[in-house]
Amino acid sequence: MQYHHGNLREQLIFCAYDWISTNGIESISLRKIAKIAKVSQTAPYRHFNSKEHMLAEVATLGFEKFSSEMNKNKATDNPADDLVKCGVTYIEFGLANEHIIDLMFNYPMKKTDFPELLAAADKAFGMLLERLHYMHHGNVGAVQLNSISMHAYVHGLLAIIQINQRIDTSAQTAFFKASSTVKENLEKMLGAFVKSLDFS
Amino acid sequence: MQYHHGNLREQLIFCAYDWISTNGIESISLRKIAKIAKVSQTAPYRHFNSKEHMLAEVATLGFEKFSSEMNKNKATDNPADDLVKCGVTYIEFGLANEHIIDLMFNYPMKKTDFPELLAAADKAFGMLLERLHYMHHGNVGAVQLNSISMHAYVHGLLAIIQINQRIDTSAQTAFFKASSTVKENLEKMLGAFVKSLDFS
DNA sequence: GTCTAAAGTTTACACTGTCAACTTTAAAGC
DNA sequence: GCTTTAAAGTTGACAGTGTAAACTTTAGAC
Repeated sequence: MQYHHGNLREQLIFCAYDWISTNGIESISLRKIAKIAKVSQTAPYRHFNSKEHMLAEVATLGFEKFSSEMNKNKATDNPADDLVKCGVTYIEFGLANEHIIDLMFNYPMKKTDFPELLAAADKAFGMLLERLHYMHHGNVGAVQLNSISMHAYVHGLLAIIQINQRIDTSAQTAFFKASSTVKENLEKMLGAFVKSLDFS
Repeated sequence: MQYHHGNLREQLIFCAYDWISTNGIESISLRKIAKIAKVSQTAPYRHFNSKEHMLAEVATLGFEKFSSEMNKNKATDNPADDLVKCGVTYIEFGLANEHIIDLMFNYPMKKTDFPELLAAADKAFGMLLERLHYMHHGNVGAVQLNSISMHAYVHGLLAIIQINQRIDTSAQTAFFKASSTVKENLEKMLGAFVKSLDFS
């Protein structure tokens, strides 16, 4: 089915993933990725319609790894604790993969053009939704509102931590400098937040 | 002091601001901005060391407008209400200026290279910090932690709303569809959040 | 063993940021 | 008022980018 390269398509996705992981999205180019995969500059066009299509696949891969981390958190009989753990996982994944998270959430692409990206993203939030459902005894309105609320808080914490890390002159940052205590602080903050969620 | 153009420097910043406002950051180029300002492609280099330096000025302008919106919220004797109002202002500004907010918070630039950008950003959070200080009777630790927490929640809500708007197939989005009720919902969510902040 | 279509290459184009070498002109010093 | 000079603007060039068109190679179906 293929001849020269084995399967160039996957190879390119992996190369791009690696490049972005270490160098960030803004410095990527199709030509560099093609060169790394030892292939001509236009070879990627046999597998992707455009750069954006390739990046969508990389983002999908990101969501798959993200999901797999998230779903390592198994449900216990304490849904509040489970939610805190999900939140910590989310933020830890983000801190360990800042450029990939950046691609996943901040890179402007018409996500509706890439349904498999959306599917991969949805899988990551299964646990969150299930636990909220359990907590709120199936009250759909509460689940909906609190899933947004929880996602927003966690996503925001990750964003603010990253922004502060990049600046590090700000007074706030001292708080996060001792990275050994970051997790502890996060658990405290998320615990208080989850406790405040409306149990109707 | 100048000859041809009046003051090209400001003109370029305004042109770039407008362009980004309507078209987003990813589609900007120095050459387009120069053309719009009716000037040769390299003229901007008499005023900015690089594209990034120009964008930093645009971001600074963004923070100034943002600050000015934020500081329209005057302190009352109810600091919790004031915080909610700040949060709503933050999110409304973000929704009305999505591309500029994107530049301000998501565009990767070495912010420490642009101290006036940092200064403009800090001004926007004066109100938030002052109100938290008042609420916590000067407990510096609580102020610090809760300023991060509050900023994270507000920033995250904005981000999640925007992500959902761009997808709009998600179940969550229905919640935000009726934009007339967005503000009401936000006030509810922020109100509950502020109430949960630790008063030590 | 031939045919075909998938997978890869070469060449080309318009666009980008930015550098070097130039021209123009506002205003300071005599 | 004339000269000088440095700030502000121009032209031309270079390497890098996404991507389209036309070409070549080769694995596998008949």
